[in-house]
Amino acid sequence: MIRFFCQRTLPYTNPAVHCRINYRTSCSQRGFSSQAVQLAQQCSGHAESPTPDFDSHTYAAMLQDCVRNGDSAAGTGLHCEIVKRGGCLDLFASNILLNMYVKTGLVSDANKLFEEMPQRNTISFVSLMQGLSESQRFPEALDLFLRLHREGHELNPFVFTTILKLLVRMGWAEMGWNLHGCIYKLGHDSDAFVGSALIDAYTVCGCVDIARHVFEGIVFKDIVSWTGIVACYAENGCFEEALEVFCQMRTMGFKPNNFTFTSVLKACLGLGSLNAGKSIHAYVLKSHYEEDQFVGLVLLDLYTKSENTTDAFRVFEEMPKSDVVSWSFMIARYAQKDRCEEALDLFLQMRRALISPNQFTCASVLQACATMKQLVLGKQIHCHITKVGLDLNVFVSNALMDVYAKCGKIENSMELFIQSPDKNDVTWNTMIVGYAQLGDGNKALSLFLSMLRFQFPATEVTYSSALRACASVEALNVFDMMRKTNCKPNKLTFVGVLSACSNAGLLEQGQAYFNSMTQDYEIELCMEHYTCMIGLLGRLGHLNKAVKLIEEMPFKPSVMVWRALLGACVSHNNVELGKLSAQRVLEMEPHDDATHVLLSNLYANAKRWNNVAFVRKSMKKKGVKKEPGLSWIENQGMVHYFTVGDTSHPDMKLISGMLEWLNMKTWRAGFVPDCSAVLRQVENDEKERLLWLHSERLALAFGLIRTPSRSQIRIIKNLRICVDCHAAMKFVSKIVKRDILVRDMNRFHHFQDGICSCGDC
DNA sequence: ATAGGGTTAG
Repeated sequence: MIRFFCQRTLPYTNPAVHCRINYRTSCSQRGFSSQAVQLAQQCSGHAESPTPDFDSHTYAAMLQDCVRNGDSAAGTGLHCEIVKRGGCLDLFASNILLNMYVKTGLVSDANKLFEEMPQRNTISFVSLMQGLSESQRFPEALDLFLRLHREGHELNPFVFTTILKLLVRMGWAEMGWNLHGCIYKLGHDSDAFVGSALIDAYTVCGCVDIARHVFEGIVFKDIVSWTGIVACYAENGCFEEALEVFCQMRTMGFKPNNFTFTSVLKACLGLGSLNAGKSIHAYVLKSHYEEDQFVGLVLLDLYTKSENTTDAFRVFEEMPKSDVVSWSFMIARYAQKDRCEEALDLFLQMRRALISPNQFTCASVLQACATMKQLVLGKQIHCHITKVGLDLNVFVSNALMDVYAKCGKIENSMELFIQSPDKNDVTWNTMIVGYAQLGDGNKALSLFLSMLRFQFPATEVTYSSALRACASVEALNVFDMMRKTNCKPNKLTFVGVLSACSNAGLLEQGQAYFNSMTQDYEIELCMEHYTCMIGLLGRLGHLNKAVKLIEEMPFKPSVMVWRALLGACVSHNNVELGKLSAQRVLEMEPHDDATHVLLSNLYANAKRWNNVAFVRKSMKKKGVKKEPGLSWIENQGMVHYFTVGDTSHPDMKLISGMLEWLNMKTWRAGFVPDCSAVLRQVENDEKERLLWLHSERLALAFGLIRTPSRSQIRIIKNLRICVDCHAAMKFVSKIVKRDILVRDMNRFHHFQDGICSCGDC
């Protein structure tokens, strides 16, 4: 055991010493600081045993051993022993002692020692600056540089490399410019270390040409300087040049290392050249750098970006499995690519490998949870991150807010939003979009307004999401506000503007915005813009104009475009055009059940029962099945599922009674059933009866019977809510004075006192 | 003699 003889840090003292043992030749060269420790222990532990005195050089050698082994305990112990014996250290030995404190991370001790030293030289300053810089104490490090200069110590290349690195770390790389002149005048720019540090500073500033100039001026270029210039090109988008320099380097006989490979692979990634990447990968394998985590990560990036999953996994398998970064990266990629199940699976594997997730991992897994509406896993991760304090990370808390919002628990999101210590634009966006998806345009809009009131800098994305969040007319107001700022409307902004016009049926304005996109804003028209316009024209019954616009499109209309037209044809009973649109959709997606159903609805509205039967038959032939409607509701930790006409629920008698009562009450309140939702050739009475058996109404009835009064009733449906059920829910919410929330395939419907948040659109 | 340079995911 190491014994501490006195307090860890001691004042610097200066008595005389004698040397008895040449410690350096006895054990220092074997490189064991334990020898130093033993010696120190021996001397102090047994007062009666002979205690040799050492000279400054011997202490220096012992301390140097501690540095080599990173042994702070031995080093500190030795310092104590030196002081106890009244030993004296010369400048050389004190510098090593100082460096011992710096290298073992005891920067405050180093600082104290530095101040107590009777003399200092450039080396003392550089050592301490390095330590302060490593431990992020930037202002102190910078002060030290000024002091060095003021006290007239030599400005050697070591000073400049250290100060340049410090500036880059502080984010003040531009200050490198000021130093460059001084460096040049002193002739230090030919030094490989100073040159590399300069190249790095210029890389950060984006000054590629000057970096190249510095590189050319380095007299003895080594692998680090070569890597520096490759990295400079790769980081600044000059990917071809990066590869070129890399080849040049090889012809000069330099062997790339893991740093070099990382940079050159980034260049391949930037070029999008899988082939170049693969040949570098082969070189990586030949040089045995495949286990390097940095190299591995860029390779993962390269292969996952080009959808090359097999190779990506091969690389992943070769990387050290203890590395949380590679796991998180893979999980993030899957989550971004909407392969959420794989993301979650990988997360579970990672947990099994006993690797604890960090903020990156949590943010990515939560993203996957949000997409999959995995509330349960989301809550588990919430517990974990609260326990380890990751909830303070803005990315994590944003992702968590999104999970709750997407799962319909917006109050939880709001709670996190309020607690969130440093909000960014994504934080606000998440809430705004969250309320918008819930159908609560007013809350979304007021949140957006308070964001402006707090003078939180709104970005294009914020304006765009606020605009898409609220109901039509307000959206156009938001757009006006945006035009008064420096934020430039983008593609997404106009998707919001146009869909607002579409929702409100504002044809003239919609058309004006549509035209101004190319004329005034130089925004390329994309499929979504056309889809909105076709929806707008179709909604107002201008079916021919919609067709004309489709013909004018500069690219092949997507399925969405034809679906929009088909929808318009269904509501305006245009059978021929509807048939054509459905055909177009089915050419691209022959097994799309929704289109078959819409087409059959179209025929049913026109009472063309033969055609209805034909569509049904062709669905059967192709094996296309309409996804059965399913609604579910949670109560006391149990989930209750209902299908249309379902009689299997144990509470069925009560549910039927409730439905009967609702039927009567809504009828008395003036509710007129819309039988168009029943596409069967039966009498109207029968149609009305069938409507009351829809899955969402069964779930509603159950909710009214079993959930606590005044609580919100939450129903989830896998398809879109039917028109008649939507109307009925509005009446019911008023009659029973309950909040009803229906999450259907598309959006939330929040029924309150006879009104739905979706504005019936 | 002792001090110095280049790479991780939203």
